[in-house]
Amino acid sequence: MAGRRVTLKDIAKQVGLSMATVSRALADHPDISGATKERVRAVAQALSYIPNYRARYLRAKHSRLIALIVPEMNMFFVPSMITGINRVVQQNDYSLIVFQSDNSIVQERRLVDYCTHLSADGVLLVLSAETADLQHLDVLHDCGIPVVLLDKTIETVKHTTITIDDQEAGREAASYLIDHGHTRCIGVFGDQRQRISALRLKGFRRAHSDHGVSLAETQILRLTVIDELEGQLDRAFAAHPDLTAIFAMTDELLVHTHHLLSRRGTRIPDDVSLLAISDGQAPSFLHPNVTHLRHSGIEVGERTAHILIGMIEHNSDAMMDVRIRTTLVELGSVATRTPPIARRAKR
Amino acid sequence: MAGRRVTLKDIAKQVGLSMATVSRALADHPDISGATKERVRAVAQALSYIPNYRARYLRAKHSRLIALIVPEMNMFFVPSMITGINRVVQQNDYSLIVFQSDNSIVQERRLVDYCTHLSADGVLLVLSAETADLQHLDVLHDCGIPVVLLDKTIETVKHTTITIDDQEAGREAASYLIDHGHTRCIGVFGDQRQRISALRLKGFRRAHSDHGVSLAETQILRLTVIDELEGQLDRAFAAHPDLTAIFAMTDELLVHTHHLLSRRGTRIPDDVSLLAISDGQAPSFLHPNVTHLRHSGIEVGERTAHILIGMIEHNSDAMMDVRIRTTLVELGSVATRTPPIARRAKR
DNA sequence: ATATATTGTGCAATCGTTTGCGCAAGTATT
DNA sequence: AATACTTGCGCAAACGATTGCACAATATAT
Repeated sequence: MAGRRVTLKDIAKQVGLSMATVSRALADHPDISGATKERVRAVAQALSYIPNYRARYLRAKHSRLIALIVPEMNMFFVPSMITGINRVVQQNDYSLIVFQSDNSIVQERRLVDYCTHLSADGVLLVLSAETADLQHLDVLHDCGIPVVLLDKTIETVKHTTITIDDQEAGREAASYLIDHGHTRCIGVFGDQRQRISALRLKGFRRAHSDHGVSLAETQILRLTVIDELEGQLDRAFAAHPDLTAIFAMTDELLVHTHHLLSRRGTRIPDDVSLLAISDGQAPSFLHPNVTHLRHSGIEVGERTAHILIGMIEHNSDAMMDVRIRTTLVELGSVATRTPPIARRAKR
Repeated sequence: MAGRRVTLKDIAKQVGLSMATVSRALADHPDISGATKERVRAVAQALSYIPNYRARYLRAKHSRLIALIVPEMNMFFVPSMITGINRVVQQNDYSLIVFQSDNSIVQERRLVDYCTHLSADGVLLVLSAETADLQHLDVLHDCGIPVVLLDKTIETVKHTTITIDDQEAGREAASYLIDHGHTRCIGVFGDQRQRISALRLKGFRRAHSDHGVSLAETQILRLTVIDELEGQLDRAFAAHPDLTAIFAMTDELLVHTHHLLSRRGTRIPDDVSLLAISDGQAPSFLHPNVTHLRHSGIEVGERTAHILIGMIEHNSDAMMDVRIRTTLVELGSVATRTPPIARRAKR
């Protein structure tokens, strides 16, 4: 089937010029006369010529390919992040290649290697849960391929990273709840091997101590898989009959927490207030709408892509560490409580 | 920075052999002696040689690149579809390039053209909402690049398509509700220019007429944007005080419908039953869990990728039309009603 | 009319790999 | 000892485009 693609040579034959001239004519090179350019363009059009990018880039030493490696495609953050990345990537005439590491360091290593084979011009990397060090990225550096780590990262001094200001978001969340009179909160956190979880928890803790509010270990839920949520939540309710608010660290934790609360007949916010860190989609279709610290996946994606493309095009390897702040979006899921002592005083 | 990449020539110089021999040694060609292979491999290893795929594929006339064009990254179907596609694509040593058309035919056209420039080996296409004909795909055919249309398509006789069996799913949904005594249902459908919406509605209608149940036009909600849902739902409730069930055509419509029902204090399934077509994620975190006709995005993705790769590798352009059946998953959102007449008879 | 500048084009090398073919040794067959 | 295979390797062309340089033809200046 595939009728051989038409090449420069075909055009050259057709117009009776050399490939060099045709190439320059198509590139609108000043050396070529207007008349010739016209003829060449007409023939190229007629033959519906399509340049072979691989051949072109073989000389040019770049591929205009940017690779993105994500651990998994959850339904929350990743899609909007990809949307943002893609927007910028397409605007700058790059293409985005997407890989999934399935949260496996072995896969991640393999994919990073693969990026070198592809001659990707740059790599965007959301670390797998298993990734504990960054040695496997050295090969990229050796090849002169810039990398930007985003969202889920680990401590690094060598690589540019872009993340939500996780600790600050965790701190603000707890502060907000405490300011609204919630002195007994449950925090629902993800896998503590992930820096993102550790930082959000750290901020959550910090706010409690800053406000002089005690925080028992049993108020902190650490999930490695979502299925543990129900059991842990039940235990927390049992251990803390006085709890008035729950904080969910991510959208996924939020929707499942919300579901479990609905199931046990807990009313939001009458019985328990609910607060999350979210990109705002889930909060809008839960009832009541959930107050959250909003981060935009699209913004993260866009900024990351901009930075990577900057690194590619200016050949810079200055390392930076961008932290994106969340913004508070107040909806209906947090009630104001009069703290017990004040309440007693009133009556 | 980018220290020039090490090439075959470097290895050849190092071991004192020709590039041809080195190439063959690395490819484990039988013509090359074991000893030589060893030496070459050692040096390649030492120099951390990485083959240049662009150069290789320039000769080989393929790219091992598969392009996927989606109208947008919603949080529901698309991510799981990509997961499925990616799995198969990676297993077969292809890479997936992802593009977003933003539901614009202009963009879609541009991206399709771009696929030819990239020399993609195959294209996976979820049509934009604006796409009314498929002429812009001719260029792919001319280049011998196979295309598979999936999920959102339009009528075509020339292209292989893979879709949910939309009409059947719509039919089963209505049947299920009617069988459970719901003779006054509201159907929430998407943009009717989309074949997927039209077919699901067609099936929904068919079931009603097959069961001899009347279906007023006011029972059918057709949304072009999600914001219209609230108003239309209110009107439907007003027009049909006897309504007992709502069917949501997609996950997105489901979560928003669910939210609005919660907000107006409608209890599910006590006041109104709820049924959806879904990939099963949203139903699991809504309360109560929503009975749905399940389609697996992953399965759609995997099957599609398999078919495309088959077309690529067997150079076949036999056209087919795969329709994937949904399976009923019964959860807690549909109550059984005794139909009015029977009820009256009982009392 | 000669020297110089300008304009438009082609030659050939290059990017990094693969591969058909040829050729020189060494080995096996008569 | 001559012939016929086998083994192991290199030469060079090819993939499709780009580009430095040379060069012919024309235009301009002397």
